[in-house]
Amino acid sequence: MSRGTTRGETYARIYAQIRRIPRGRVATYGQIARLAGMPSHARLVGYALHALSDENVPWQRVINARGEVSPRALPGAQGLQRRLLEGERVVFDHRGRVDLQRFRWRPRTVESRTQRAEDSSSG
DNA sequence: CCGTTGACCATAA
DNA sequence: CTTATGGCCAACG
Repeated sequence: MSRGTTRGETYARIYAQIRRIPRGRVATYGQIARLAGMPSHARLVGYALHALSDENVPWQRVINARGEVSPRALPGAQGLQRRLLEGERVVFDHRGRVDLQRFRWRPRTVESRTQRAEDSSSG
């Protein structure tokens, strides 16, 4: 045990977060990494998804920080991902981008309560 | 144990 | 908008 990680534990951890993404929402690689407790390891999320096979993971809901479906080696994979998302009511621009402000998954966190919405709003 | 591969992100110029 | 750079880890042969 050179490392405290069991084989596949890290990936499983990432998959677990992706499974939390509700239908019709998307998350970024960095976001998943953060939720999995590995900030700055956005790439690792991509690696985990690359290694994905028969897991019951909604991989299509993970896109890059630009709101685009990340380019992949396999042709057609991007189109597939897009179609799967559109099937969930996710809308793409004419540029092939998703409005993250609108479709980004925002898990409720006890720490994130309040924040904005406090100020502004004349009411 | 080493080298290679791989679906990223933020910042600077 | 593009180009370049630093960050950083797991799985496989």
